[in-house]
Amino acid sequence: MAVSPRVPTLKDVAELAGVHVATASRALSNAQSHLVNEATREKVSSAAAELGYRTNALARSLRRGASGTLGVVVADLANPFIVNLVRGIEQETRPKDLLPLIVETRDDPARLRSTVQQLLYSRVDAIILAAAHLSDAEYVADLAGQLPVVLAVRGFDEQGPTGGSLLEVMQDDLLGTRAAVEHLLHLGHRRLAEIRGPQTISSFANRSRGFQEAIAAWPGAEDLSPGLYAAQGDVSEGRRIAAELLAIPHDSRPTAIFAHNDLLAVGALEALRDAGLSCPEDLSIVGYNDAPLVDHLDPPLTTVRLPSNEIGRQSARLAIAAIDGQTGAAPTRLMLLPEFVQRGSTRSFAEAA
Amino acid sequence: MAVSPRVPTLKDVAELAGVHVATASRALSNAQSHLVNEATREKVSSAAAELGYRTNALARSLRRGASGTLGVVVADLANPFIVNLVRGIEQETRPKDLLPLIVETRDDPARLRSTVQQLLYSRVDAIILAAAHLSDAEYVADLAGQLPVVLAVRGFDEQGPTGGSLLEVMQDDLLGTRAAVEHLLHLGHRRLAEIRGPQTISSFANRSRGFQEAIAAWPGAEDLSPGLYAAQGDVSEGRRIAAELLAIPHDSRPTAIFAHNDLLAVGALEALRDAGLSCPEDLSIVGYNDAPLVDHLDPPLTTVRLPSNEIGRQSARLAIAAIDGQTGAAPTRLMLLPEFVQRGSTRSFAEAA
DNA sequence: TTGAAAGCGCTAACAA
DNA sequence: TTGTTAGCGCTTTCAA
Repeated sequence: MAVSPRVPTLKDVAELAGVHVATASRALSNAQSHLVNEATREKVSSAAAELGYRTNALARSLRRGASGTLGVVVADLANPFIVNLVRGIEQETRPKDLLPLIVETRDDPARLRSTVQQLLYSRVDAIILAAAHLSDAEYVADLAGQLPVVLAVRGFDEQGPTGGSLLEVMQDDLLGTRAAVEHLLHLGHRRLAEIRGPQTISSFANRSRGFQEAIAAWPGAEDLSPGLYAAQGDVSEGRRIAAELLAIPHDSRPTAIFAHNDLLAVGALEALRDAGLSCPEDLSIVGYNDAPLVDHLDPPLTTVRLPSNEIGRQSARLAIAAIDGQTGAAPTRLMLLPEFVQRGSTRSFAEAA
Repeated sequence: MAVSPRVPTLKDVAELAGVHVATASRALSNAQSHLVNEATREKVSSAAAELGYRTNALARSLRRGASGTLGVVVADLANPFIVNLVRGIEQETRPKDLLPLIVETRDDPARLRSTVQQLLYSRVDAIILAAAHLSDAEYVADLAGQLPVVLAVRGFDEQGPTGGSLLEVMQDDLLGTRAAVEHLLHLGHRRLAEIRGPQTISSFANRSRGFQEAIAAWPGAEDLSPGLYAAQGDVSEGRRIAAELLAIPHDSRPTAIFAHNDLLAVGALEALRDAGLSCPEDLSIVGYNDAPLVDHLDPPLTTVRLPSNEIGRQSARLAIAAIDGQTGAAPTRLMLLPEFVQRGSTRSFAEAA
């Protein structure tokens, strides 16, 4: 790196253009350049171009009292669904000159707090939180007292001290789950089980609720889920729990499994293979999320697709509206629709038997 | 959001503690708190705690002339390899109180420029660039004249006007490719082909070079690659190009394919299926990257794993060293080693025939 | 339409 | 060990 002469400031631009810094500031600002003489504005612009001037966002933010940044807290960047969410956010923030600051919690409550601190310290103008655990309700409610907070994907389900001041953009887990489970029921399956993700996360808690409700509403349907919960929503946990299920004698074993996400479903697929069984002949499996490549598995996974990009966009819109002070104008809670995706990992029970 | 009283400043803390702001500043700073009387420091700390004071990073950065942020430019957040890179970076920046600002280019040269502008405007202290195209050499060289730039994963291969001032952390594509191709050759394959990613990206250009060199060095080995290049490294392009290959009459058709990444390999798998053929019986396929779930495909994909987390860590270390002004002290170019991963998508030619 | 002046919140000489 | 002072680069009243 060559030692550069020095980064030019507005003062340099003003001097070169022969005007006061205030004038230079106005000339360069979109909102105020109309207050400036055409010719003067030209002079300033070309001076800025000549020097390679670039506004110092730090100084501008300090002076304006707004940083022009938006905190985005996600649990897991490796979750492809999250990437679409982030991109949706970015699509909305770009035209507004807002910079998303992305931090990751890895589903660790301590990291949620420390990353949020980091964002507050950076003076983000709002936060989109897609990483909440149910137990974070109080913390988040308090946070929402300090700056606008949009809860994305994961919420608190009316429980806890959420004072109604939170904005939310959710996806209907109950609906998605019902579509998946009713698909299995329509196929003739009656002995079902779910592989549950951590119940500290609203999405998984709702999927469990949706599963139970769907079973209860269907005469003759039974829930055979083991009393186990996945510690994480990953392949190895799916495998572990499915193995328990497969240990049940054939006659009373479930014929179909609803896994709370695709990785758990892939684990179930593995357990099935370990047991010398196959899908969908011996067992039907449904996942959730429609992760990349699950359509290329053997068999291609039946699953539920989330409107992740749209969740991101709507979250960003709510955040922007809140920053602009339009409290109350926008709806407080948006519920978007998931889409059931039928593929090869499910088949009718009659056929299977 | 309740209207909060006002965010407390250092002045508020100082007043409550009954000291000057400068003293409060020192007391709260790690580097200078030793200059402050134990009792005074206590007073300041508890005043800060009482008010819920949080340093304003904007003001601090402006004053210090360093933002405490590190720009991270990636091509594609959906690439799982990139997530590990980002996490590696984060592991190194966290203890240093540096905040990574992550932006995505989607492999669009215009977006590379606009996102970098965004970072410069935010006054990042350095940039880690994992999204370069070969044609960006000049632009990046110029950028490196303005602030420390670390090139990760993708470089410029000595071509172009890179004045040697750039830091680089690469992964040895030549070596990884050679391992993959020699694996195929040892299995008895002689008619090979590659499915090339966009040659404007150094990784793919090097994989192609590695492929050609490995073939050339092996007596009797032939390259049957079609004169086609994938426009993107995705499944549909892999499928398209593999279909061309499979249109060749059986006797002269390649018996093994080296795909420049896993998605291209998955596309080849699809094309094979489309043609009513199977892998590895009719064709061996190797990918690159070891993406999630490729070990669960049918067949599990033989591939090459990148040390992505380590690339991230090393990149961050170089960036931090450069920020701290340790130019020249650290090596300028690090080359890390990939790891060949043998799975089920490759088998010996004899067996196959 | 432009300039003067103040100040966002903080830190770092320098002085006491 | 603490206070004084100045100023990082910018925007925004207020006056002219």
